[in-house]
Amino acid sequence: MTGDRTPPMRLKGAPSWLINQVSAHSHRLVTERFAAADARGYHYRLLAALAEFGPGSQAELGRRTGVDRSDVVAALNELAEKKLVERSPDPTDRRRNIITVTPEGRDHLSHLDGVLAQIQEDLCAPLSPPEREELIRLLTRIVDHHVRARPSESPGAK
Amino acid sequence: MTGDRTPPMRLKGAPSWLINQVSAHSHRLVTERFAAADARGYHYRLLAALAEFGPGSQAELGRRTGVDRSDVVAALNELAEKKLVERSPDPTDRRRNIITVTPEGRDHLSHLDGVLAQIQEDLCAPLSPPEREELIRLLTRIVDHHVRARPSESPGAK
DNA sequence: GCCACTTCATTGGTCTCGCCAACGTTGGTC
DNA sequence: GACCAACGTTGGCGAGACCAATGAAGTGGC
Repeated sequence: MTGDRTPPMRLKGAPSWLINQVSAHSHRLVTERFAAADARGYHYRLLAALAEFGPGSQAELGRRTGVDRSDVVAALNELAEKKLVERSPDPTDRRRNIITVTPEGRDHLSHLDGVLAQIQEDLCAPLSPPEREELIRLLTRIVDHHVRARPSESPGAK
Repeated sequence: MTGDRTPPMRLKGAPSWLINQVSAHSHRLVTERFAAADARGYHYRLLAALAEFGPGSQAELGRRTGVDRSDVVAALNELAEKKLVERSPDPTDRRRNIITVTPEGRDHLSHLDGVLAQIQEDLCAPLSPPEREELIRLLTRIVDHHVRARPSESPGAK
C-alpha cells in the first residue's frame, strides 16, 4: 500500500497548516462554483462592496475589499465588459473614477450570494451551528487583531 | 477621512472569507520569515515528511504533503542544490528515486521548526490557549471531513 | 502663487501555490 | 507479449497577493 496520505505530525497540529488546508479547499470551492457562474473571487468582493456602500472610487473599493489597487483595475475591466458595473469620472475630483453597479450587476450579485451561501454550507458541513458560531468568532478575533496591526496605508489620519 | 477599511457585511460573517483572510496573513508570515531563512513552504513540508517517515519516493512525499508531483520535482531540485537532500535511484524499482535528508537538511529543518513555532505564536496571539485548542479542533474536523471526501488518486487500493 | 507631498488610476511586472496534460520509462498482470 | 498503472520530469495555466513606477490631479505650507 503506497497511498499513505497521513501528513507529518509537525504539520497536523499547526494552525497555519490547518488554516491553509481549509483555505485551499474553500478556494477550490469558490473558484469552481464561481467559474460556473462566470465570476471569480475578486468580482464578488467588489460587487459586494459597491452594493453595500454605494458608488465609490477604485481606491476606496480596494481598501474595503483588501484587493490591491492594480488588481481592482483589472477586475473592474472584466466587470465593466460584462456591463455589471460602470466607470464614470468624478466631477469633483478628476483623478477619481466613480464606480456604479448596474441593475444587471445587482442581479449577478444576488445570484452569487446564493452560490456563496451554499459554499459556506458545504465548507462547514461537519460542524454544528454553535460550532460554526465559535469558529467564526475565533477567526474574527484573529482577523481583527492583525488588521489593527497592519497600517499598510494612511497610518496617521491627519 | 477616505481610509475606511470596514469590509462588506456579506463578507464579515462568511467562514470562507474569514478563513481566507487568516490564511493570507499566515501565508504572508510564512513566506516572509521562511524567505529570511532561505526557504519556502514546500521545502518545509518535504523536509518534515522526510524527517518523520524516513527516506521515500517523490510520489510518496507528494501524497503525504499534499504537493503535486511536478512541484515536488522542482522543490527537491532546490533542496538538492543546497545539499539538504539527496536523490538516489531505488535499486529495487528503477522508476523511483529515493530521497534522503542530509545532516545539513536536518539542521535546516530544526531551524525552520523554530521559525514556524514563532509564526504560530504570532498568528494565534489574540487567542487564549484553550481557544487555540478549540480552533485546532474545529479546523481539524473540517480538514478530515473534506479529505475523506476527496479520492484524487488511488481510489481502490488493491 | 509656488512647491512639495499625497492620492489616484493604470501598466507591468513578481512570487507562491495548486493543478492539469503529456511524455518516456519501468513494474506488475493477465 | 500486450496492457495498464505508477513513476519522474517537463511545461503550462490561473488565481491571488504583492510591488514599483508613471502621469495626472488635488492639498497644504510658506
